[in-house]
Amino acid sequence: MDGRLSQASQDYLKIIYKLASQYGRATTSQIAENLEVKPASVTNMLQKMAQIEPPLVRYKKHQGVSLTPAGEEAALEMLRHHRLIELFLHEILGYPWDEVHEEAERLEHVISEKMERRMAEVLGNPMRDPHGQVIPSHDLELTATTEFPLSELRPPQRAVIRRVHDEDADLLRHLEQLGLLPQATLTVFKHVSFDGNLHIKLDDQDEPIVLGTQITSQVFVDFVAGPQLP
Amino acid sequence: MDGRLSQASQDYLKIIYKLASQYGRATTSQIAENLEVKPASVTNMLQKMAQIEPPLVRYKKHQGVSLTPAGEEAALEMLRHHRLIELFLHEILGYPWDEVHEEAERLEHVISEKMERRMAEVLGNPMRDPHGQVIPSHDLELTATTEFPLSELRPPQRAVIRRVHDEDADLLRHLEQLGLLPQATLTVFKHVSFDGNLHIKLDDQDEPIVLGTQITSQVFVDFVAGPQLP
DNA sequence: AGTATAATTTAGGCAAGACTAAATTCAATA
DNA sequence: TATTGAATTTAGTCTTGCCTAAATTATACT
Repeated sequence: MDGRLSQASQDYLKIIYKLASQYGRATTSQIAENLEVKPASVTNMLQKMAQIEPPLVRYKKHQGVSLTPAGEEAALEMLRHHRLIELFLHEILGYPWDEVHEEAERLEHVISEKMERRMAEVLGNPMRDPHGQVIPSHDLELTATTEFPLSELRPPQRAVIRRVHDEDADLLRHLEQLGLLPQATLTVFKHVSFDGNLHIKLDDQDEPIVLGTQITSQVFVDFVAGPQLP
Repeated sequence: MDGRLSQASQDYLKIIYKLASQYGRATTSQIAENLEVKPASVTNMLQKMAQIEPPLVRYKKHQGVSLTPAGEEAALEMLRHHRLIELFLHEILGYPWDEVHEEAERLEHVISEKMERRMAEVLGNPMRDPHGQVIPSHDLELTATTEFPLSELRPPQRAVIRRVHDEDADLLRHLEQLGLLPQATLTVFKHVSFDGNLHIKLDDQDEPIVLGTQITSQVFVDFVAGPQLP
């Protein structure tokens, strides 16, 4: 109740949220690796986060942690901040999409609720960040999505890119060069089962391109109805 | 050389810069009062700041401190950040000018040089913040100004408002309501020596207004040539 | 079941930056 | 010059969040 959470606990909450939504819970060593601190430090911090009022995590020795409602709310708040800031940096300040993450990582901890709201308004209350990640709403609801990895498509399926993996700047630069951006629509016309390569054509490009699984597993799509009009 | 300065030392540098440009040096208790910490904590911090490499301050017991070149550079960097952010919040995010200070106070410590540069570009490399304070240039030069307190004007002098005191939100709201904003031009038509009140008329308003010294001492102006054209 | 190995926790420390209480120094005045 | 009060500094603590080393628990394999 004494105001803000420390930046350290916010960072823990973010990672725990991510790990828990992926694996159901987060282990000490996963957290340690992600935050680049030693496991002993994590244990220590988790114990504190479980004991404050209200508790941010549920912690039992040797069983990993999960977020309490209070912890999840704080995590979603950070997620909203982070993604709004990324979009703001991209749209308003002209940052390339592979450079927004680092800046957002620092800003997310210090912006006020007022600034969050002002940014959202200037951006037209956006639903997704530059990488297509869904932005939690003002009241911290995270709308469910249906997208799946591009690697699961087979000819002659058509799809629209919704979202790309956002934590690898090299990948992002590469995707941009290829034109694999959110909103782009494409047709798969060949699948090579040996290596999993996909041959695709983007609607707004003439030349087809060949994608390995390093890429197709990091790009997430939805089906789109009907063939491309000629 | 290990990267950034701590937020705490940046805060100390800011205050020392301000006090030193006003009084030539900064005393322990002045700093303590401004930062709302105890004098003992200040002594402690000053000793550290004088001992690191490169030293940020010159410190000798019982004699107050002044900034070294390294300290002054860091202070000006903060000043540039702060004022650019204030202007950005006002111009781009629509903050009222009495609400920018607090947000800037937190953001100034975390923005990158890249973000500083992008904000400056979006704003057209501005010279002054919303309160009229000069923004240090990219290479941290602070251009000298000639403005003086409005309270020193006498009828029938004319002047343009350059800058207002920026640390009192109530004052700022009041000034805005009166129309006493940077760029506004005015004519003084009466001075009351008893209480120092000034009767002025703003060029773009019909009604004259009467200002006490609480206000006229906080508004800074330059002379402007020639009478207002009717 | 019993043991090696990996993961986790405990215990004890450290640095930053705040605090309080006590000691010291400065400055002003009798 | 001696005194007194204010300012400053010293000394010792506290909290946060990290660390290393050692102890413990869990897991997995024979």
